[in-house]
Amino acid sequence: MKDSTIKLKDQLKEKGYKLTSQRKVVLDVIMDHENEHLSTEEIYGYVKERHPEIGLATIYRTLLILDELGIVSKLDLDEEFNRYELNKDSEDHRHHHLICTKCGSVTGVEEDLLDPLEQQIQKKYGFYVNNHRVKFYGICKECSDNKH
Amino acid sequence: MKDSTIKLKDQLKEKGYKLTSQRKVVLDVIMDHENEHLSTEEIYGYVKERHPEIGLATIYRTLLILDELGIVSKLDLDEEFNRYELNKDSEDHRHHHLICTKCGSVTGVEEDLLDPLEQQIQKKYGFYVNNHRVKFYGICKECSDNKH
DNA sequence: ATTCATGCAAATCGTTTGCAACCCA
DNA sequence: TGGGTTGCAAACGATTTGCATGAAT
Repeated sequence: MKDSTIKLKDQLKEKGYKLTSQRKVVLDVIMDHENEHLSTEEIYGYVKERHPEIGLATIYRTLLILDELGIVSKLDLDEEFNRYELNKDSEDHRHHHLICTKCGSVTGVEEDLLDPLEQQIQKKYGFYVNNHRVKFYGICKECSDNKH
Repeated sequence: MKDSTIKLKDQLKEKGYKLTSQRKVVLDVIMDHENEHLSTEEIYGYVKERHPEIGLATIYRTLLILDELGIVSKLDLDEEFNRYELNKDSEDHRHHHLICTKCGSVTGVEEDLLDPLEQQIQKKYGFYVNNHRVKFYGICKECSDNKH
């Protein structure tokens, strides 16, 4: 059993969940497509290649659990459906997305310079920030290079 | 005809749209509930008080146009439906939202300290940022005051 | 008069849920 | 064995769309 599966099994057990072959495959697919921000439907497609009998509902249920366990995060990229990304242990809440309004590409970014802003918000509004979600809209490098 | 309606009429005409009583009422309702982040369904409710025959589809169609005209912005506050807020002329970069994870309140915030971050992103990734959307999650003042 | 907008109901579409059969622990 | 899990289909809920009627320019 691969490391990631063992870890998954432990995390599932903590919450009283079981390790099933479907859950294994879903996580494997997401890991094999890191940084791709797969949608539920896309995950379903890839999982079906390795486990053809799986139902869409199982994908939804599994993603809900993986999110609950903190293994993946649901992204909300202004589409009519959701996408998911693998959480890296190293990142806390310092991960933003660059969304190109021309080609639609989505890139993850590690910078985090929000601390001063959060301190200011806390001082001025008495609002204690413990997480944030930031999307930048603009034109990506490829699109501005290709515009001739 | 009130100022806001005249302005609406002009903006509609520019795009070949007509000024209808329904569109007037929708905008009036949103203006009367500034800072409340009304959902489509809530807007429907308020509009119906003043214009009982209106259909939900008209609300959806009107909000689409008001958004296109830049009069309102669709918000995405992690709910299964959308909310809208009135755009203030003074702000171009949209403001940020503080979302309390305890009571669910949503507050608009005007600070904008993202310029240095955006410059860094531009330099490092060649991505030209022209807008952003930021949500801060945490505990609002009321909730932390009331926790005893 | 022309063109666009409305109201209604039906249609979409992503997601959820009920349930009998099934499988992991 | 027993309780969580699955696949399937039906149910949901927000939003969209087709169409005949109605209103604005």
